[in-house]
Amino acid sequence: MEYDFKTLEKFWQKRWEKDGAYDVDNNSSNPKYYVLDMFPYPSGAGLHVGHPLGYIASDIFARYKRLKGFNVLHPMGFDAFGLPAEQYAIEHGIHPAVSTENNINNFRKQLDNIGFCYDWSREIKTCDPSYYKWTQWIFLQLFKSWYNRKANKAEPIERLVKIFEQEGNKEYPFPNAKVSIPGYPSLIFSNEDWKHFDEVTRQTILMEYRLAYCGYGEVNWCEALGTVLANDEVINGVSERGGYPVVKKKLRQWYMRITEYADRLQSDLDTLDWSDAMKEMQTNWIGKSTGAEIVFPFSNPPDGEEKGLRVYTTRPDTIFGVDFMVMAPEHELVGQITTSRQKAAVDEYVTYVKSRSERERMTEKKISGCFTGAYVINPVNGKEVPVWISEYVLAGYGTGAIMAVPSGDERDHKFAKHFKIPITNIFGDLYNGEDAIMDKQVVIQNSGFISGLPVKEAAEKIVSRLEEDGIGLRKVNYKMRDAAFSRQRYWGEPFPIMWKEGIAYPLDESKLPLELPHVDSYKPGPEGEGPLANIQSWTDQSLETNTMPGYAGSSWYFLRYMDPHNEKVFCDRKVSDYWNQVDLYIGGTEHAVGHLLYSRMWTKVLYDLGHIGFNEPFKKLLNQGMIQGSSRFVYRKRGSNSFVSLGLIEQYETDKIYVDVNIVDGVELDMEAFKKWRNGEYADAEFILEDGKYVCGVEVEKMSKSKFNTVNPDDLVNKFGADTFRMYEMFLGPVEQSKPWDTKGIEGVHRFLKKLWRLFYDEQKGKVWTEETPTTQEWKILHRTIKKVEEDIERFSFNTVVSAFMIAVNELTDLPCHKKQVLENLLILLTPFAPHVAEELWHRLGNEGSILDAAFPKWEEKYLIESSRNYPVAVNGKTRTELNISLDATQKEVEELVLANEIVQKWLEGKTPKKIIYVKNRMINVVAG
RNA sequence: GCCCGGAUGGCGGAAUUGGUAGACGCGCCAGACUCAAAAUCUGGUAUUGGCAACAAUGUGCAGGUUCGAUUCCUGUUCCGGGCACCA
Repeated sequence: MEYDFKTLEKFWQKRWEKDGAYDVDNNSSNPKYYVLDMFPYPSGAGLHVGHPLGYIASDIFARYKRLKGFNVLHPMGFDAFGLPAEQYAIEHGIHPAVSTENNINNFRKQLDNIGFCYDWSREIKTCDPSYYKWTQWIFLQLFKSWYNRKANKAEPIERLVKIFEQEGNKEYPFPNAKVSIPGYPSLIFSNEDWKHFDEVTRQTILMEYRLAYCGYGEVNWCEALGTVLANDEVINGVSERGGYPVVKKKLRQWYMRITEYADRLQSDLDTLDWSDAMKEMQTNWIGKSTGAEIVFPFSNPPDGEEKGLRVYTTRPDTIFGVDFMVMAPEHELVGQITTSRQKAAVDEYVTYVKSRSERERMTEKKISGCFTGAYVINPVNGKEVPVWISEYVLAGYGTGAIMAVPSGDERDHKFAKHFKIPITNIFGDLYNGEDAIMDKQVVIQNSGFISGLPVKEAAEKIVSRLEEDGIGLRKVNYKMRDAAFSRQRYWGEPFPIMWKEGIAYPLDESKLPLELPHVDSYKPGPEGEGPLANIQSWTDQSLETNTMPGYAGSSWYFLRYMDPHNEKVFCDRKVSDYWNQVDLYIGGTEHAVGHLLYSRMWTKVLYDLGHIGFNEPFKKLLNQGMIQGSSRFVYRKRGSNSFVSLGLIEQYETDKIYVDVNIVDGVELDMEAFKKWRNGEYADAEFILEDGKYVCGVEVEKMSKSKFNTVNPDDLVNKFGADTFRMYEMFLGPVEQSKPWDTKGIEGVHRFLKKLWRLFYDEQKGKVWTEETPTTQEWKILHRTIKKVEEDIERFSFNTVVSAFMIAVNELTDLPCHKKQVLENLLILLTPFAPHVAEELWHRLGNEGSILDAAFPKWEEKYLIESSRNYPVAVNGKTRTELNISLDATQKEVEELVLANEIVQKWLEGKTPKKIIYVKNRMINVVAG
């Protein structure tokens, strides 16, 4: 009777499905626990072994919590809108809805193979109208809300209208100071003004307060393709497809006013159980800084209102070291202040910068810039300094202009050196003319009335003075920008917005969902608009032609799982009150800032508006590492059909060619399979072997189809079973760590399960398990394992749990022990990892109900108590011997025992020990003279 | 460029709070069973020297703190992820 994983796994999967073993109820007397995976984008390539890593980890934890008596919500769905499906449609003419559906079915089948405990009755797909109805509904709530900075929360826009009617906006200024009201000179208006504004003006004003708003933003525009490109479709300023030039173009865009939440997104990080690295990344992204905004008056002020250059600096203390100013090339004043002599050079430079992506601009090491011909006056010392433009200053951050202090900032320093701008030293002897002084623990010198002060005090003093003089003010700044929330694409959620005379009006909520219309062509519309602009029936209704970005549906999906079939509301408040936050969220670090920040913001908005009762979505976050591919290479002798084994390639001139990792055993090529590979492309291959083998080259890189290094979990499940596959993925190493995939080791885990099986059944003898009473030693093995398994699962160290199982099974086999009382507890421990075999053996032991609902055993101290242990004994820090010493030995007794030891005496070489360090339960160290 | 990780035997990794570096598994070597192979089982396996006992070296690299460092500190190299329209 052997371990027939194929039959038993299929049997239990069917049985569990039939019994609804994974259905979860929204009512339970048990405490709740919510375990969530970051749902996948169903790509056409299907699942590879990297995907399930996090899913297996969460599945184990969910099953573990269930055994511990929790009501566990563990759902799965698909992030189904996105660019690749649309790209596939353009290339193959297959509608994204069709290819997406196929991909989802494929993913689902692959996931089912692995035996996850998802409650599939709660499955969601973001492209399903019954789902995106509520994405649109939430968008409308954002559109109809504003952020009340005094109450520090989102409120319905009607309340803002009431405020305007009563008192104008003097207490609630525009969130963005750069706006202007058409036909109105100021940014402050009274209640009387409001009454006299026409509808267009009123709506324009309200738009500047809405949490979802329309504005203008730059996109990557490719004239030749007639379309807007994503950043990763642009390489070195040209399109990835075709290599056509890409420039920036301003287009009407929707935005999320996430900046209003910057402070709360920052401070609420303290309430979350996330890794410090993750919190740090979010903190850096939010980029809160305190500094000052300072106005430097122009020597020759341009026409218009702006008579000075407004800069933001976090180092106002260095103002006496300003040697030049730098504006972003897009800065609106550039055209006005450029002198006629410099105009040609500035125009040329601005054109160059237009062709550069923001990424390229930040990455660029080469220094570039252009003098505008204009000068400003430093308000603190009257010094005249030149104004430059350069791509290293970004228009979107701060005021889009900086005061450059070469002696105090690395980039400014390089810029000054490059353009030979004289440098003022404000750090005395510290500054050597070669490196800028970025250290903040220094004293400022050569700086008028702040000379001799440390950085912090100098900054304080200078800002106070600037504020008194009305030329500067303290300012908190955020690096984070409002999130662009529209795409000029087809395959996304349509906006429930209708345009009338340039004003956006929300559709009535009863009209939702606004369904995505069918199109025959995915070509972009005129002027860079999305494909929806080509549909007459759509444009006839003046509907918005942009669609929502990929992160729209994923910003709230964790809420829909709680109440997936509700047609009246996105999620019933009672239900979300029960399930509350996601207790454990597992996913990759690549979502560190995007998805996780947007979800946090949406959660806060829904909380502010009273739709849910918690303001953070994910209590604990666990980041799974990436499984890298391990690529294999063969080496073809140039101009021939001969392939040279790795060890011999020095002797030939060869070309390195990718070979499918699946036809290589370790590093040894299966030559027959190679000949058949790629429809016999290499059927006539000849091999130059070493030791009768063809050895392949190996490289670790990203897993991808084009590198032939993807491994399909289906193949492994077929060959070894789901239980083996699950355990092997965990056995590879810590979940959080990235590591290369190597199929070779899977057999070790498979052997372990067979060995486990043999504790119950022998191939010849059949049943070997017994009802005998276990010995103390056998209990000890069990209880030590219970303790280890429980503690390691709690700290998400799944790889060490697997080895604990192996140790237990090895020890029980060695004894041997076949006793039911020990074995059935072991099976419960194993259930989260290998549910199929555990359930099978559980029933074979004569148990009735499902092991999925067994109670996790409790370990007892009494089985684990030791009276003595082997201590390592070191002399001067080097371990020299071992001594078995009673655990209750005193320092004095230990010293006597140790000094009596021959080996210790030998290493003391006659010296008297200075000190004997004895750490109970750890080690002993003898320090000699 | 900026931000965040990582680096330990031939390979994946273990060492949870500064306390025996290399658990567990793969691979490899030897042996048992077998006509043979597979499967299974037993033993060995960081490196160097030595028959061995044993000794020296050893956690990317260079320093430091400590009785004691894979673990803490400073510097540095290489690799991975992110940088706002891939998701």
